[in-house]
Amino acid sequence: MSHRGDKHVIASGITPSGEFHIGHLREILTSDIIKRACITQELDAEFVFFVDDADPLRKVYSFLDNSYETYIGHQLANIPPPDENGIPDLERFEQGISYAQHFLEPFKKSLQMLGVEIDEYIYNYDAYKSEKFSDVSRTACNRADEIREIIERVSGRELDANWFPWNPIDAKGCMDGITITGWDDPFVHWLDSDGNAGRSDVTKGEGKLPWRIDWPAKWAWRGVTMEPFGKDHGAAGGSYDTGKEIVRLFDVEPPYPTTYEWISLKGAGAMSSSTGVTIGPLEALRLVPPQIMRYLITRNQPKRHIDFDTGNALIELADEYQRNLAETMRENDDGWWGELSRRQQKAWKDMVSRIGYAQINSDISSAISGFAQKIGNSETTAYLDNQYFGLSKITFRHLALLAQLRENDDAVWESVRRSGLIHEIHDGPTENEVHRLQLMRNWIASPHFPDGFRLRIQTQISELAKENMDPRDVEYLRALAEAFSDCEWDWGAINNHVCELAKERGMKLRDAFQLMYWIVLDQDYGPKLASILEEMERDAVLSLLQSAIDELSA
RNA sequence: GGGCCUGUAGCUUAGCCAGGUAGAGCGUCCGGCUUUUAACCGGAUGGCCAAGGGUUCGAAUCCCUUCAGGCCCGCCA
Repeated sequence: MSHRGDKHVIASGITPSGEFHIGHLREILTSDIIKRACITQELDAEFVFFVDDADPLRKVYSFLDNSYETYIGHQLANIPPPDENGIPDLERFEQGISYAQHFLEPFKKSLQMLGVEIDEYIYNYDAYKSEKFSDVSRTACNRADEIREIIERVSGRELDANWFPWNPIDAKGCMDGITITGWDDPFVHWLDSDGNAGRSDVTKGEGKLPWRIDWPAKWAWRGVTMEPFGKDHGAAGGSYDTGKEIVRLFDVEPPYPTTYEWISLKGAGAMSSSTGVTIGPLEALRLVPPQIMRYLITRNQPKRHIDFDTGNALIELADEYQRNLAETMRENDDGWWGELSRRQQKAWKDMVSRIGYAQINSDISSAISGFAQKIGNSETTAYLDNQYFGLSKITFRHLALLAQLRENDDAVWESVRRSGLIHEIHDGPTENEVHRLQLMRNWIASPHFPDGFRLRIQTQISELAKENMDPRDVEYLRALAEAFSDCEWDWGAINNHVCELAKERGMKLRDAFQLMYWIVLDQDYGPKLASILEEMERDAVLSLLQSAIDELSA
């Protein structure tokens, strides 16, 4: 992009016709990342977000009440927001909240949480009204024949004889069913669906340009040099292809394109796409820190399809982020860098760059990506402060277990401290870690949390235990039950008995623990056994042991 | 019918634009930590780069064909 000059305008545009989802996030984050990359290259870059609230409501979506029927064809900035039942909320509308704003506001909030810095929000409806599109609109209407030729040739479809590059609104504010009857600069004359004649001044925003012209008009007006867009626009004959020719009628070069793939939702129980349930950015940010959502985008190339999965894969993604973040902090004091092959060096730099752009704070982004450039060229030691970058030794995987095991937050940190995972540099959890625990608790409480990670504490002898227990284990279990019946019910005592009694009998600890995991969790292995038992009622443990003993004695 | 994107180890993928011995992570397996086992550390396993053909001294990378998946060409953002 640097070949195209030092100043860049990166644009994104979204129609606020309904709930925003993480697919929209990809569009915005892609722009955000490009902007940051420009700045790292010392190019001047700004990010403008076009809110397409001049578009009409296309249909009554499933989340809307049928009463929205009357608003079909009306501009989104001009119709009331739905209430929680999908019914038009006239009260809020009177307070100035439109349909478009209703959906946009929460999205803006999530962008803020994600550290996306948008230099300017452009509300299309207002832009037309305030005559920002006057010149391009008149040009378009005056050169309607050329535009028609471009669209017909490039997209290969024939336009209606009455087609005209302006969608006027009728007296009721509707855009549908209007027939253009003439053009008399700057007025478009028309007949509405009831046969009423009227005219619209295209310089006053009485209507809008149709999408295929509206888009290049935005480029021309705002000087857009770069814009990522969904693969639908990017297809041959699609709106980018027509747009890049139309924009030349306005004497402007088209922006540099980047197409990105869709994000789909991987089916996980109730979250399958077939139920029509999508996950919104705010909802996702209640499960994982914002860096993880950014990392989801940065680790995948735009052209790759992403299957977003709020279960297992998200935990793995989060841990991968953490691992790589830690790797980023590596110091080049033992010459490891020089031992890497060239490919490995490049892979490492790419990885660091992806971690860099996943950061919320753009200064940290630059610091990390700058580091990626420098490594290997010079001494790079004592590079950063772990706390500052939110590094933690506690994996999400591990935190998921602790959060289930300990209802009390302090008990979680106590356990972490005992296992030495809280880093030496601080005594307690960092702010970042406290936040992560809160998110993890949200996640566990939600239907998105993967079943495979849920602890399934048994109340009676499990099938796995039945299949695998050895008759010789019964003596050990009896001894354990006896010891448990009157020992201190804490982590140390429990652990001590499990180990001591096993050693006395010459059992391998590994086998003893596995036996207990079969009985307690119906699994081959699990998290710290004593931690689980400690959280269980003593009687529950004893009764479980008894049922195992009964099974073996039978 | 026309066109675009994707297809690399069990899984997720880097590398492709500017050809030069296929890089990771997860998983799996083994070893260590002998009071642990979704933790941590070390090691290993694993790819005829979708298929076929061509160009080249040399192709995952360039060209052609085929197959598979996704998408667009319906004023629809």
